[in-house]
Amino acid sequence: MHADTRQRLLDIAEQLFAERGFYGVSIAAIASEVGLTKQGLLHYFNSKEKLYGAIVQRISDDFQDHQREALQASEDPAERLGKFYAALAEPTETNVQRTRLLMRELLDNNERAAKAENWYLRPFLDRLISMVKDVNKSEKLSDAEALAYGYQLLGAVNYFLISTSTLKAMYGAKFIEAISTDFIKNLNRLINQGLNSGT
Amino acid sequence: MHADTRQRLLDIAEQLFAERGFYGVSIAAIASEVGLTKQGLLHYFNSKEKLYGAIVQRISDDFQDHQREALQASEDPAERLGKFYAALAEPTETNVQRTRLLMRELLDNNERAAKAENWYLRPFLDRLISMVKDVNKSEKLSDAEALAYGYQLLGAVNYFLISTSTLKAMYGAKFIEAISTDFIKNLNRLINQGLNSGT
DNA sequence: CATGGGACCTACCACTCGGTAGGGAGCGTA
DNA sequence: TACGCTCCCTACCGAGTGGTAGGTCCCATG
Repeated sequence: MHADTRQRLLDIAEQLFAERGFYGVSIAAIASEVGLTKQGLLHYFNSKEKLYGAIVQRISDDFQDHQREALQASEDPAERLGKFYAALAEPTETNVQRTRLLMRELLDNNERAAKAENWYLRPFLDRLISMVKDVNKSEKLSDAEALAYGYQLLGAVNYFLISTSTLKAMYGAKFIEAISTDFIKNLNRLINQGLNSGT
Repeated sequence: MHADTRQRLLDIAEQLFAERGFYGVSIAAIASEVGLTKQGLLHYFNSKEKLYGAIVQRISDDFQDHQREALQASEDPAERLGKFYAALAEPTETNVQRTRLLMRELLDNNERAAKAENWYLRPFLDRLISMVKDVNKSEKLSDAEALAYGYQLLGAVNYFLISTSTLKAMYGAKFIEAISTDFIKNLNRLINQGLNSGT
């Protein structure tokens, strides 16, 4: 039982892993943040890796849920894609946090997750490919072209999301807000116009 | 003296930090890779932070050198910008490595470097802004608009660069090579056409 | 009332961490 | 010969690491 404690562990561990990375956080630190001892934590997840794995799993599940929702949100493929990226770019606290964590995961992937399966990103990207292809059916984009395009926008959005705090420290909050607006505007322009003008 | 040993320390530490992150590497591991003991390393850099700082400094110096070269490489501002991003996107081993390290630095920045100065990225981004504005002088882009645009491409390029190894494991090397080509093609199209069609 | 299991604890293990103290080998200079 | 300097070593420290062993408390079920 006590799924409540389990949830709180996941929530807090997610936050700490996102901020400091896998090696940057000790399970004792996580536990104490929740109000447990290290061994209290290990009662729920019997290793650090297991805990971390459960977090990545949860995030990837949620992401795919959102993606499925986006697929049904609109009839127009371009608008659909636009909404999808807009949702990804939304600077919610949890959204930023999760993007940070997945970015770290991508960086660490060579080592830790190479042994694991070719993971959660795969179905996400496959769906992305088909969403992009739907936008421009007349040109019959290849999978590679579609992924190249989709990944470009994905990178732009994610990179910007993890940068905002640094950029704010560098240029001030006002300036960055202006950029955020321009950023989204630009993104939509790229989707509507970039994809329909040939390769 | 023995600038040679110093260089080798920097080279190897850069590689390890890029692969595993600051907390993921011990100075003993770095030293042993070079053929020294931990204390041999500490003779050259008297703390882990100092070593790491020297690495970031070296990278940022090199990056800005390249950026200055790019500024003089061509007369046409659009072509100049295109070459600049193409150089950033080049999947050289050291280029990928350094992008990884800087990406980690960006993620960790909240904690570690917040106390430090508003660092190396600033002059880099300032120059980027002016390069973007040069491409489209007629429209007199604001700084925010220019940075939003430049950062979008920066994110796309960097994110793709750190993803290639994972993508290869997921889709196979052939497919990813095709994507790389489309990616660069797309990038140039965005620069030449995206910037000149209004905001 | 007895039993069992979930939730969580203290105590401890072997090990690694970054860093210090101090010394020795080889060198150039006086 | 004596000195100091650079380079690098062994030995060690206190703190912290992930994880195990074993126990206590409480509550639900028999």
